Amino acid sequence: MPEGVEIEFYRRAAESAVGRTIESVDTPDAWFLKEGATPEAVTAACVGQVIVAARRRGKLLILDLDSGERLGLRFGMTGRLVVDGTAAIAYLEYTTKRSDPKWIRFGLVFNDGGYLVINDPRRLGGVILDPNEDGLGQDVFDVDPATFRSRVLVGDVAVKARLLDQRRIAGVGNLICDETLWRAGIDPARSAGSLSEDEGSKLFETLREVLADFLSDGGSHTGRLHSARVRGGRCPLDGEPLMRREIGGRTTYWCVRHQR
DNA sequence: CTCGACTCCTGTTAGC
DNA sequence: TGCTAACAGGAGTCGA
Repeated sequence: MPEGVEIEFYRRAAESAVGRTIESVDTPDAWFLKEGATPEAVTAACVGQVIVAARRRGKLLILDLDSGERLGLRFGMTGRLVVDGTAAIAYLEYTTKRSDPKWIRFGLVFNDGGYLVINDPRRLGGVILDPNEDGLGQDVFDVDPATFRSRVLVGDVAVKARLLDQRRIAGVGNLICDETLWRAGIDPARSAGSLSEDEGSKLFETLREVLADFLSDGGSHTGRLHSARVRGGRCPLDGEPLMRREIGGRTTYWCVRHQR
């Protein structure tokens, strides 16, 4: 599913829209517009505008318009970005590989004939006019050790739930989270504030490493744990049957032998 | 403010 | 063969 890494790929694809003028807006699914936005309002805000930047904060992709208004794009679990006919990423976990035109939820048409489209079978994504970016924590690609420690490694909540909390740091999804905890050897159910100095540093460094690997390998499904994240899966490190339980509201796989 | 439980969405798949 | 129920997870809401 799209996590911070995938949205970064989407952002890079959206950079090709920078400098282009929006001629029209396609809103086949008004439900996909969030936080009170209407087809009329989004159309009025976009038509005639030049996209001046494509930014990302966590899993939110932001298109800045030259009017100063901003278009926020969310992709939920199954949303894909298509720019000028080319999908921003080829593979997305947990969704169909097909691409059906009826799943197009939103589109921008440029005056040069090109276009930018969100295709989202399960409709968990959305488009927001002038989204609130301040509710999101520091982006996971930029987060510094001190912020990580003060925002994530605190309290009695499971460290997994902390990592997934977008208000604390933004961009970690379920697969990045499980892979990081697995590589760092930390039990996802441990309370976030219980990690030692060394464990906290290890977790931070491992997160950076996982992000770099996923970026270079093509997405959050490329982890070493990933193929074992199934019922009956075994730890790729030591062969121990993996535990499977919901933590932080998400299905979690981990190894009780080396994650402590 | 914090935090867990619940809800939304629908294509796919396991099982009867 | 055809049906149903379970499953996937990002994110918002609600009540304690």
